[in-house]
Amino acid sequence: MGRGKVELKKIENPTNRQVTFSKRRMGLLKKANELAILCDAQIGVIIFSGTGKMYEYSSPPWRIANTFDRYLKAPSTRFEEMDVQQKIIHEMTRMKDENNRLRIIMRQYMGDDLASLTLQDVSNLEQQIEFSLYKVRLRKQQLLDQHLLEMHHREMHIPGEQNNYLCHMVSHMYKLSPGLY
Amino acid sequence: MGRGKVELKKIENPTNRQVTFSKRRMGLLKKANELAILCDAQIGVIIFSGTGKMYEYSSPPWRIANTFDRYLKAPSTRFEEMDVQQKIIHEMTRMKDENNRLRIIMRQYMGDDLASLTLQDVSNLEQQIEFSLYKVRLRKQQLLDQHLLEMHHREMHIPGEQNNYLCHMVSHMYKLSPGLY
DNA sequence: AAAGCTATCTATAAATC
DNA sequence: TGATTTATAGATAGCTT
Repeated sequence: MGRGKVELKKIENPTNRQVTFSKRRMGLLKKANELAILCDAQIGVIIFSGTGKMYEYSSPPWRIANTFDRYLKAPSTRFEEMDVQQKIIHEMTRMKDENNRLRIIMRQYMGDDLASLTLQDVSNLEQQIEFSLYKVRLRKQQLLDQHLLEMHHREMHIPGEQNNYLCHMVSHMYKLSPGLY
Repeated sequence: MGRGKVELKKIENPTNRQVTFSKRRMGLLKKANELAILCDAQIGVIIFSGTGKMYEYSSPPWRIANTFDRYLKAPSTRFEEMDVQQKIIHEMTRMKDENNRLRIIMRQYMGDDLASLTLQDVSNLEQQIEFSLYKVRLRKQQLLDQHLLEMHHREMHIPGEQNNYLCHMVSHMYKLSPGLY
């Protein structure tokens, strides 16, 4: 929108970023309000700016807390039936532990917090990640092939541009992974 | 937008309402994502349709819980007013959700369950994993250097085997990463 | 209920004040 | 800096299939 296309990445210039934040924040909240009213939906939006300031919207006439309460309760178990407090404490502890465990694994998988690992561990990790990368690239190639095929079919119906689809494809790929070229 | 201006009131025709809901919901989430990325903000959006179905967005790379944590901790919310049991329920639910979320992310990070990701998502994932791999290899090299140094020092005290430590090292490295040689 | 298609309306980036 | 204007990209209402 506006005088030029904007690529989807953090705006580096702080002034521009602040101006855009202000405009788009207003736009987002307006859209949320329209959607809530037009379609009779309940909506909650929370925005924290980079500097930590909070902005929120909740569809009238409910308070935002209600929306979030529903969110918190939506995928959860019914605790009404639970009577033993001990049970709760036990379950919480278990979940907390599992959570921490997952976080640690996750961080190591992302290449952080490797200090406690032995050479053997790091090596195993490396191989696992190599395999992940292999699978992800496989999937990416599938999607690219699919995309290419679609564009090719589209081009078939637009004579005169038959030689351009590869250019489009390449430029698209470049936008997705500029670092690769 | 579209072929005619719409006044800001509930769309009475259920079919039109549903279609508009679907379109605008997507639009809203897209805008939220753009704002989060362009302006480096943390954003959470929850939408309940009139029929009670829930949709949500949280600023990348994942974890709506984070945004809501900050909301709940923000000064002067209803959280303070809740009784202890309520707080426990909230906390348990939050942990459970976070747990599920971590598992999903983990699986995607390991290159499984990629079917739901777009080309863009897969591309981002690929770059993240590449970076992880880079960090892990960096750490591995550190450990190898360290190991090498230790062996070298040891050799200094055992004359007669001075020319063998490199052979040991190479064979050790080979055992760790046979694929590399 | 799902997709695709434009004419049109809206949001907003950049320019200007 | 902040408000206002303008040109353009983007969103979408009403259709069609």
